[in-house]
Amino acid sequence: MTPTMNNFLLDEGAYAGEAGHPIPDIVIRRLPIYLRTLTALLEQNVTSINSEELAESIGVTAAQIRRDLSYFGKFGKQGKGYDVRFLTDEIHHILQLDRPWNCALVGYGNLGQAIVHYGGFVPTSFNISAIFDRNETIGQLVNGLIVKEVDDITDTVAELGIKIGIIAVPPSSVQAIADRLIAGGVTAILNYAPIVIKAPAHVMVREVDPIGAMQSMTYYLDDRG
Amino acid sequence: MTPTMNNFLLDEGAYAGEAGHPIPDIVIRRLPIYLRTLTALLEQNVTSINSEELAESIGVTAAQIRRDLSYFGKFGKQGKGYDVRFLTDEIHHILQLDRPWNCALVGYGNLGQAIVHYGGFVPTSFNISAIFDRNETIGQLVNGLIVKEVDDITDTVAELGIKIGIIAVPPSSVQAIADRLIAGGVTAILNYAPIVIKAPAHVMVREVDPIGAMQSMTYYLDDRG
DNA sequence: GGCTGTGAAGCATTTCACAGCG
DNA sequence: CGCTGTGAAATGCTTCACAGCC
Repeated sequence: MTPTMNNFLLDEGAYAGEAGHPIPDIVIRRLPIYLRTLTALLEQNVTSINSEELAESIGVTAAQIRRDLSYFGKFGKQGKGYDVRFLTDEIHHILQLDRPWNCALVGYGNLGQAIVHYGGFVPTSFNISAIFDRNETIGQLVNGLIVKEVDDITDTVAELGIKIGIIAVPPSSVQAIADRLIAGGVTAILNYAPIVIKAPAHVMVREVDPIGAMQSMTYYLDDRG
Repeated sequence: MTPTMNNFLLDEGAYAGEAGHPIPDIVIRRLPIYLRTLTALLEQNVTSINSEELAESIGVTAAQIRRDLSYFGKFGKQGKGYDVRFLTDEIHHILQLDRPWNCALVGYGNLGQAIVHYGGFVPTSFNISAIFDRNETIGQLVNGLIVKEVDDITDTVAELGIKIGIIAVPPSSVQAIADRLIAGGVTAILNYAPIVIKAPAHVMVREVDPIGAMQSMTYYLDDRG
């Protein structure tokens, strides 16, 4: 990817898969959305769906869904559409979500606590298997894990073979935390702070940026209000 | 914008400004990032910067910064670069961040609490001026605000003239909450739930989707790990 | 007959490269 | 002389439209 493989707002770059043509990152980022809708359909016992109907529930065009999927193979049947269960499994597989992933959480303040207790992580493939913080919370028992100190990040992450780091610390410490995670072998970072992390090209960073989202929405708001 | 003016992952559409050519939404979404870097530079007492240096700190190309800014006017001086303070103020103005915005928060669980207590909102133009929830928390005093019940959303939002809603409730209630916010006059929604909200075209919706971000990063991870 | 998968066209965004101003 | 602002080129993404399979 481009310069530092950073912020998803900035890097729209593609990634050259092992073989074949490069798959646009924007396509990869849509797959989780497809997955969610498909999962919801499964729960409603919908077993089959065509691209038109799927597009309608997701809010994209049918052509886009077909094109997106075509990067990865042929998952539908002409005249029929897609088998919901099958397509769900295939996307899970493409995204490597058909296996568990251990994650390290750094920062156990309000945000970190919300992340740990957020139910949305549970039905997914992600386990928080190490928590780090400064101050009082160190030593505390959370979800069967003892909160460790920030100095242990590199060693612990390396020992546990953790590849995914979640950063929920104040902006000023973010880069230092990222450096430690990367030193321990982390190659994917979810960053909750409004800071652009500098990372080597093999490390993927995605930002969660609610304030930026709000700041960009006000552009569209009518003045009076 | 396209169909329902929804999810930022889906809608890359542009918005026709009052006059002139349409400004791509992706440009609008980069402005907050520029703003942050500029603010940090100000704090370091950097008073002037050229597009090359600015690009370096942000992680984009210099041409992109110049092009992005050119949609809104001419803010630099040839041979000199940009005055940091001036450019900061201009972008604030473009995004309408030079005035306060009242926001309604719906959902006061772990996530909602993290949002309220998140320091990052404070130095920005956003005030949470109404909080809604179900259950025990109703009536509780938070930051000088009494948590109201969800049934009050439409009326309260209309009374206070609130234009921005923040949704931090479980997925199953999201659409109903959005409908009430919109009925009360909200035209910008920040949605923390992994659900695509259906909203009329004049309502802007942005998603905060950490799980989606993680699920799309695993695509790039090496298998062994 | 209906719907997928996909060339080819159409748009949108980024980057190049340089005229021209401070 | 350096750097902005911007036409024009290049690249990337989405949509059209239809051949061909089920």
